[in-house]
Amino acid sequence: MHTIDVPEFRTLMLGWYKHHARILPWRAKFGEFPNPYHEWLSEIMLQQTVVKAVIPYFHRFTEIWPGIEDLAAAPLEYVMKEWAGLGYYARARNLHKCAQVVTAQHDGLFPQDEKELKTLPGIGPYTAAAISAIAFGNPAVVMDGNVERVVARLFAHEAPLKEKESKKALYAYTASLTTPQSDHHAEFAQAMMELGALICTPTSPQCGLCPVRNYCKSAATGRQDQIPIKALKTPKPQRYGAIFFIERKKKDQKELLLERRPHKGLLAGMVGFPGSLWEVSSPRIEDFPGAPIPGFEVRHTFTHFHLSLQGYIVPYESLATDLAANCFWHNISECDTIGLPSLYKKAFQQYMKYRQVK
DNA sequence: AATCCGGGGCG
DNA sequence: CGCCCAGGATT
Repeated sequence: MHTIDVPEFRTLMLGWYKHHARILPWRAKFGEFPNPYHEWLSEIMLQQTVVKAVIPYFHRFTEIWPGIEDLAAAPLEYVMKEWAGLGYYARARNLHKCAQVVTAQHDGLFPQDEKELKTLPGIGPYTAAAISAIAFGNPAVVMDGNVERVVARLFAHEAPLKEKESKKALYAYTASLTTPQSDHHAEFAQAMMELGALICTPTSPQCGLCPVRNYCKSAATGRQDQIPIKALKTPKPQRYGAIFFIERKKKDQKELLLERRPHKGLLAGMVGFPGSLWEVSSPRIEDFPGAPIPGFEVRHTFTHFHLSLQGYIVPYESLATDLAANCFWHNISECDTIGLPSLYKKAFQQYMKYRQVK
């Protein structure tokens, strides 16, 4: 490990952070105490998710559920509905579960200890350290994707980030900067992440604006664009399927059939439209009861595959099968507010458009 | 250690 | 469009 004047490094980072930190709804203003509930909620929402996407959700959640006890008392379906569109829906289940555990077993107060935090649902190594440092000012070693990149460049760590050895090395580097005897641990942890988000970006880092450029081994040799080394990505397979818009007249209104998805797997527990399985080749039209006419194509990309769905409009009268138990009718004008994940929201919009034209 | 989980912004 | 990004749970 090479030599960094840690007190000097921290002073530079804290000075930069004080002037350049973004004002965010969950961030404590200067001189104010952080709200652990807000801090936790934002950290869960920010997992694998960009700040801009989180802001409206954070406002909505804190408006509906001002305290953790309120969230704990809410029905899970309501939480899932409000989470719809944010993705990684297991986070919403864990969020709700965590709120219940903290309310019931910790008197509504988050534990300050990293190890204890890590036992809570949805809280892993990163989030435990972040809450301990940011909400409670502890010298926890906070390492997210941003910090990994920052220290990899600072110390010119050449090995690909995926390796376990890399994680350990980067953790040691971060720990070497997280000296317990210093102060402002909450601000320092956020400063490291903020630097990664604003200056030390994945592509085209703004080294000219970096407060600690003089400490950066990568910038010294002009290698900041080569570090960290990215692992090669596996190609995404294509999958195909069918999606059904099953219509029923209800007085002078029209209704669509929706289904609650199983509580495990993709889009677990979310509401969607019925359809076929998604497989490597397209399902055959004649396999469907009533042999509907295909209407339009819905494309969507998930983390690990591309999906192409054929949209079918099906009059309920022509349906030759019984409805599954997890299906229910819903007024067509209220489908956009029921809390659909993005795939189904997109599919519904295309359905509405296609229906108007037709 | 490897795999499964979404979604949106940007070039 | 394709490409890129970012943690936790599960097995």
